[in-house]
Amino acid sequence: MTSPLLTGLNAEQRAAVTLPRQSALILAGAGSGKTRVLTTRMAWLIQTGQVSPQGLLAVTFTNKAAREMLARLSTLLPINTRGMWIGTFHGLCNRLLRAHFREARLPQLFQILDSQDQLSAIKRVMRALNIDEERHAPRQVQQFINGHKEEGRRPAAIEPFDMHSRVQRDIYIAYEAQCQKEGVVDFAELLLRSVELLQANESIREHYRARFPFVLVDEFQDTNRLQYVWLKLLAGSENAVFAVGDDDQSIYGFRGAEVGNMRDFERDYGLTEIIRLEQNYRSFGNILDAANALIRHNQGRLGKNLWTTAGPGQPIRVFEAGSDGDEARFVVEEVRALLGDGLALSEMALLYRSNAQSRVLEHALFSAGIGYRVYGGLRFFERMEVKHALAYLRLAANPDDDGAFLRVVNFPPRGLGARSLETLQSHAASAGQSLQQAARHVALSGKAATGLNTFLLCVDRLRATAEAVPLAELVSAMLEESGLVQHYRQEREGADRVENLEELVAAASGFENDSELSDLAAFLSHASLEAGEHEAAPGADALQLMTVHAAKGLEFQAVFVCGLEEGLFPHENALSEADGLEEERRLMYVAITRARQRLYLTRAESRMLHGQVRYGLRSRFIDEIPESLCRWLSTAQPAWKSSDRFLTAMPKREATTPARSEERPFANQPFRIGQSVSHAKFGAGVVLKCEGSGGDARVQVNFRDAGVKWLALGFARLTPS
DNA sequence: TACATCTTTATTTTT
DNA sequence: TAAAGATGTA
Repeated sequence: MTSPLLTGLNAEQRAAVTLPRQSALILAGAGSGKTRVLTTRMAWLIQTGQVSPQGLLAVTFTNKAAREMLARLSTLLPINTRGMWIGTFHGLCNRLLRAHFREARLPQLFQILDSQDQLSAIKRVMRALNIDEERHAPRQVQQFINGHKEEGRRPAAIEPFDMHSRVQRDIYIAYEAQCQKEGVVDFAELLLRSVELLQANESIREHYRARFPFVLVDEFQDTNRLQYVWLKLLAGSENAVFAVGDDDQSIYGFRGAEVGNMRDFERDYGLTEIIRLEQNYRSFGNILDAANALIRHNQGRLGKNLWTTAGPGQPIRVFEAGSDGDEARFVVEEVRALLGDGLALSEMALLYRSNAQSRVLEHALFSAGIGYRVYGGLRFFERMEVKHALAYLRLAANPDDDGAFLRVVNFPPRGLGARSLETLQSHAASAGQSLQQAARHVALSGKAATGLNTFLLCVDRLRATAEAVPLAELVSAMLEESGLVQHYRQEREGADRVENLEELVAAASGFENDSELSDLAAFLSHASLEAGEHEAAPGADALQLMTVHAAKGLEFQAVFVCGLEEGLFPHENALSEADGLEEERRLMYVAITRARQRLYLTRAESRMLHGQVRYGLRSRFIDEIPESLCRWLSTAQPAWKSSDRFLTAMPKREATTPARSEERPFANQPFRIGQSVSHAKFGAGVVLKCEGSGGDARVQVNFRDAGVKWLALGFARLTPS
């Protein structure tokens, strides 16, 4: 008798779901039913009595993924998922550290710094140490600190190799001390503290190992070193780790993700086999063939080939536009055509490598009256006014939080200038107190400015209110007491901000606290750990615009991948990084595999970038896709045929055929700007500039591999390509 | 403190 | 180009 849980699963999925109690690596291709396998596995383990819901630990990277897992699990089984350990690495670490705050040497109400908060904390440390921000960019320092933390290194374990790294290490030391004193932890610290807690404390470690016989990990290819160490501490040899991932979709290496963890996992847990989920339920064959062909250019893969029973479907449409504007207009035309075919706007996506590309696309869409939605940008809890409001709440919860103090002590303005804060800071430093303590000291002596007194009274009232009323009421009171709402009401463009502040009250009243903490403390954790949706404006049917990174995990009926030019995608910066090109290729792989029915690949011969026109070569990624899967559409035809230019299938060669003579600076010159050329030594390139004529003619060429060079046409053997 | 003007810089960013 | 950050002026 088979469980209804297993119906509809293919053989590999079923094998994965019903694995006995052992560690396993599931290599899950794009669109292969990864989440289904993960959630069904959990349901299966519970239903077959192998574990109780409390004995499962499932970890994801995003809150969204965690929520989805939870939601799908409860549709599979009628269980109460409350209290289950399903969450993000950071969320679960937060839980762990709250439960063992003493052993972790943290105050019970420690606050969590998001990246913004961390950066300003680092700047504060640097100012205190009198370190020049010109010589040591705070952002670099932030990367230095996070990089080391993610490798599990405290300052003592760092060997400085020059002055620069020595200074950075010193900042790291002072930053740690400051965080400890203020009772705050950054994202990486959540992980590192948890790891150290588990390492140092055998009884705690054994407690969790006994509690969670089954550990499941989503998007395993995105784990960094520290997260893997964390996993190994929670799951010893007796525990069964079910890790699901896809090395071909590893696109966060630049943030410290370590694909090598997959190989290490195989070795460390003595895995004998990998289960591959290769049947794809999302895309038509041509799209999958393109993805497979592309990714085969990468070395050292675990190896995987996507297939489908859906048939080949439509060819992949490739379009080479003259300019970024033309590219955008082509997209508009095609979107209109797809709308005519009955596709909803929200079923179509425009993907690009970098956010700056959205501008031209948006402009064209706006002119055409096509509704669109851009992902990215600030999220709810990252907005300035919301951060200000949260700072008041943080001060009510934790009087030592100097970051919060500095953020709002003079906001709304209370006449406290830089000099009064400076004296306050030196008072605090010499007395070893927090700013709030020092401020109270000054206030008691009667020498404080009225603004400071007002502020301290406000914080006092908030602290008292926090104990007495429900969270939403506290937030509402805070908005009034602090003067934030009043301040933004007066401001000319403050209406949105007021609205966001009111939204914060709504968020507080809808907040469900499933922790042991007070509502306020839990809400503050929530605000740091879950910054909210990226620019959520749901409801309306709109075309989806986002970076390829943001598209990971999503799918659309039609996908446009725009800006497929050398230097942009693959990005030029990536070429100089170790594994950079391969990561770019994986990114392209992710982009392609988002499409269900229709895939468009577009590029522009010229593009406005940093205020300058740039000429890029066609991306190598286009060339890595077999021509037999593609249909080339081209604009590079005589103008009189332009009425049907989008419908004409063109062979590849003709697509780049140059061009009208008026584009040439000199009529007798053999090369024009933007033309693709090849050179015996330097290889493929594109013409940037033409100068002179006849025997003196020179051209500047941007070579794919050799960079920008001037060539004298009298000598150089340059041929059109 | 607020506003204007200048300089600088420009991938991607789950938490 | 155009946005953010730093510096200068009323």
